[in-house]
Amino acid sequence: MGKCEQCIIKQFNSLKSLTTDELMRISKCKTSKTIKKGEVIFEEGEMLNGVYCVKDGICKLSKLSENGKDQIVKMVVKGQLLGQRSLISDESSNLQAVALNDMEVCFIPKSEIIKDLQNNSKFSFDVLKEMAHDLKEADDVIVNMAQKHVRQRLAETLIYIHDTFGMNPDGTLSILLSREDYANIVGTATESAIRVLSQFKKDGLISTIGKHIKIDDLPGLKRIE
Amino acid sequence: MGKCEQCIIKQFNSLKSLTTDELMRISKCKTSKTIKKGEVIFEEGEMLNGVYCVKDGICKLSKLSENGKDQIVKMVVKGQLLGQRSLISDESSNLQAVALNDMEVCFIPKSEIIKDLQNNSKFSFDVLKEMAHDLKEADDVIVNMAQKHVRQRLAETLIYIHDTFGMNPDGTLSILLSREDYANIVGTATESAIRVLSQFKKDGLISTIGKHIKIDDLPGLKRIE
DNA sequence: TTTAAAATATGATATTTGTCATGTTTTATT
DNA sequence: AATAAAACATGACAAATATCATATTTTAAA
Repeated sequence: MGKCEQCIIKQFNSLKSLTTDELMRISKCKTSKTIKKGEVIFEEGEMLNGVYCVKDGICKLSKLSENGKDQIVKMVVKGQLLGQRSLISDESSNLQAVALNDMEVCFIPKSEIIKDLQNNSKFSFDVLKEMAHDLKEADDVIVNMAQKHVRQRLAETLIYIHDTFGMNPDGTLSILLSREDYANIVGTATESAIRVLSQFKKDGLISTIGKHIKIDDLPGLKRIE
Repeated sequence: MGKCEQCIIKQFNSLKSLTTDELMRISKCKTSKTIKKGEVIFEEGEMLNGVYCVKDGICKLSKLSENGKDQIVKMVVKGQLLGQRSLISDESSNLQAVALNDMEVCFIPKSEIIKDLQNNSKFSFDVLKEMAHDLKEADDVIVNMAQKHVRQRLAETLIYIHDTFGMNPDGTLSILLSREDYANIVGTATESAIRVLSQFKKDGLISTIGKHIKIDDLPGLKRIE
């Protein structure tokens, strides 16, 4: 099993602020896991007893609404941590995590992380910064949900995925989502998401290769109102 | 001027985790301010050089959408801190803060707070917990915005204000908001908010005394779909 | 490879919400 | 108290979105 202190993934998250000693300690008690596409990593309401460090793959974090629809709140990719929030607030998770493709993660037990949060103020300040950033992003999402139309939100989602997670060699978005996933990100009916994507296609803004989406006219997408 | 170490307000926020010495140091450099109703505390995009501890009154935090509408993201009341986020992320504020009634606040300079965040891990862990909670709340708001109707969101807003901020002696909600404010919380047009409130009144769910709203049928409001 | 199931697509229609117009009431100001 | 301005209210209509029905295509499984 790999050693945390030598792992390059930690560069991308707050674990980089831990000392070599701390990393070595964590390395000893962490476990590696492979998670298959579609598999549930944790359920809404489940008590997490640790954090996941994503070494490869992507997952979605969603919350079930009272109307039975799933709202995707965030996507977590390679390099990021998963489950800090519930760990810190010491409450059960308010979100469900599902793998969008095959993933490799390391699981670090709660007690180890809490220990470091309480003793290493550089580390906890780093986590704090990440959370502050997440909160800012959440504000933006709230405003978008409240004030923008479905086609704007969908256009922005495509742009976000493009800018944040990049493209495959053929120019398609590196993350493959179903139409239902898009609907659940944007907060609309699946049919509505499909309709809007079809319209984008007709307008030459995007094209599709199988289920993969390619952005053909980024400035055009940005102009959508 | 009052002394932080003797101030009871701090019981309600993470400042309670500071030591007496730290509080005495902060006490020396803090300044008290009175803010009139309607006054802007800080603007969107403004760099904050400190945190506000709200001793009395209420303010709204909002963000201007591209369509020109203001979205209210959060309300901050007596006992809470204002501006931690921007301070921690060291970025300009993404929100505007406006007083909803006359306020009394203490302003604590950035350097002092940062010093304690970096040295007192109990304090920073406490702030971390608060942020984790805020993030959880933000998730809920996102889901509500995306999946619920205006009348549901408005009903829930009334219930939230009732449960969180309480009532006046006459049974009306202790926080007085304009119809436009309600619209900006719910993310709808002012006319729509007015219409829904009128309907609630017709249905006997609420009544109004002047501009004040009184909840007459809480279970009924909770049943709104 | 065939078949069943799931995902995608599109039409028709109903519901929700926004916008514009206009009137009334309340509040603030002189 | 008179006046202006702001807030509240409501109607009429348009736009956005949801829902239901029904194809078609793609994917998975036997």
